[in-house]
Amino acid sequence: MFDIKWIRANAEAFDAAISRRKGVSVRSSDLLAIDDRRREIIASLNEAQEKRNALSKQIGQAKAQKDEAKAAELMAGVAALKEAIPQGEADERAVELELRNALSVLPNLAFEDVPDGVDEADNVEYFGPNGSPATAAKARAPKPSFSFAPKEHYEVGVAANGDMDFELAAKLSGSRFVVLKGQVARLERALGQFMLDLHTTEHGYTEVQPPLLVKDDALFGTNQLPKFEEDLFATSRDNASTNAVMQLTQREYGLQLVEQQIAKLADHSGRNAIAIARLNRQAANERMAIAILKTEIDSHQIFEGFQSSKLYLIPTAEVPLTNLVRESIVSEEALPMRLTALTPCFRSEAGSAGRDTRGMLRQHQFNKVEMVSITTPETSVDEHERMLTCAEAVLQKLGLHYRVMTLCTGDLGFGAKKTYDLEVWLPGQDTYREISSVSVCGDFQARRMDARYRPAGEKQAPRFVHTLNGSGTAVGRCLIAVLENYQQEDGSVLVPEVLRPYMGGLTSIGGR
RNA sequence: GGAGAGAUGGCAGAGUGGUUGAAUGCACCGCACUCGAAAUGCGGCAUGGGGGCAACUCCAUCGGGGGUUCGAAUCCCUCUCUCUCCGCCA
Repeated sequence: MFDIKWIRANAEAFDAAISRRKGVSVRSSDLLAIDDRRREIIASLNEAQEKRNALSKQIGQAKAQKDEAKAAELMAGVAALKEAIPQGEADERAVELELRNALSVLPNLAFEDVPDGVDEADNVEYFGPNGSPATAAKARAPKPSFSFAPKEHYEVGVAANGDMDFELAAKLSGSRFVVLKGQVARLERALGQFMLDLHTTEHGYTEVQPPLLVKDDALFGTNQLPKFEEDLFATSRDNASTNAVMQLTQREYGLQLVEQQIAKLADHSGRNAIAIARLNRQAANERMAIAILKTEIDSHQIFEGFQSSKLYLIPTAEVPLTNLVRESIVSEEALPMRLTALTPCFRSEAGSAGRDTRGMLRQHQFNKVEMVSITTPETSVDEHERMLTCAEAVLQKLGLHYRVMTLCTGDLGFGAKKTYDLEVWLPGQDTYREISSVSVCGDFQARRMDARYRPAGEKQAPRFVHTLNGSGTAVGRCLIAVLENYQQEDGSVLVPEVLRPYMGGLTSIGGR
């Protein structure tokens, strides 16, 4: 979310930067026109309020002096404002909402060093601030070589034997779910525990167990709302409210059926008179019930209650972790605040029908270890590099080959100023696939959440914090990577060294 | 689920219709005293927004929203959250 004052002061820079973002046609002049109207409305409202306050004060003084005549005269004088002020307040609310709506759908501005481009094909490989292909190759595991044709993860013996069961999951939940069992389930758990332990003990992150269901406000803070609601799973906790809305649709459908029945019987009227009378009574009852429900809903309370009781399943722990500082002012000493969590993530994957349908690459539910940093504006860029190395450490310790890409402007996420993707090598697919994404958002989310910090030392006004988030890493996809990279010809899978303590010392799973 | 109590500045805590943006204490910052510190004294100390080059000034905000009133922290309605008791429960 942008600061309209900043846009006003930097209109040209804003236009130049926002035009780099894909599919955005808004320019500063559109927004400043709304803001001009807003300021006019505020100015005239303030004037009216000032007048009212002054007169009210005089009324108070007159009453104190028992001068009722003068008080009555003054009260008549203020009567004219009785309409202007509520109207002005309503206008102010409306125009402020208009401005907020216009601003809230604008994506963040990319840093200047983010490459221009239209899609992922224009992403640029990155080797660290002072890195090169040579230094990267030294730190990372090489691409593994196989004496046989490596299989995709779901074909590897240990998974194909039923311990990774998509058909079973489909019975319970439909497509894009999986049931893991036995040693595959344990390996997935081991990966999550390993990552969490690594970040908490070596990287200075604080472990958090956040709520998995969150309100719309939280999702607005981290940019999922209002633009990306179709990617989320939603639920509701308030039966009284949802019932009214759901009952209404049910009863309307019921009424429709009854009316169809009546129409049908009416064709051969005569002998159906009794049945029709009965159906008419039924229809009348339905209409009555519908009218009552509509009154309840129209009274607004129910519908608003329905809205506010709606809870969303988190698509990533970024949402609850980042929102931990929402609507608060933290002291500078508390920064950088580094938070991590291992949570399930839920994504509806709307619009990705047909993509990655085989295997567990793209699921409605998966586990992920997330890292979030809350920093000062001065340190967020360095923190971004640091967070990248924390994510890389996971893959390095697991001995997985990967590359790092700087996302181009066309591939950059809504709230990010710059993003690095970690792409792990999948020999079964013979390609690199995203396993982590590390983004710096500047104060974009902080404005949406109203999250600030108080600078240390001299008394200064609070400033917005900067936020960063990154996966460290997606556990489900990491499981895929381990299965594909450590597979053996006999269908067993070697357990990477660092996971063995979490696997009861096992060096291999799925062997005979 | 039932009954009751409550929500005020960084914290504690006054304040039931009139110059209260809000007493007092603590914390914090500046100055004085001191070799330094403590103690003490004096002063300062909310957030957002409008106007102004600036000094400054105006408006809004006492959990959120709505209402009564010339005027609301204070009265009414409503929502949310917290606490106490009862019931149910992993």
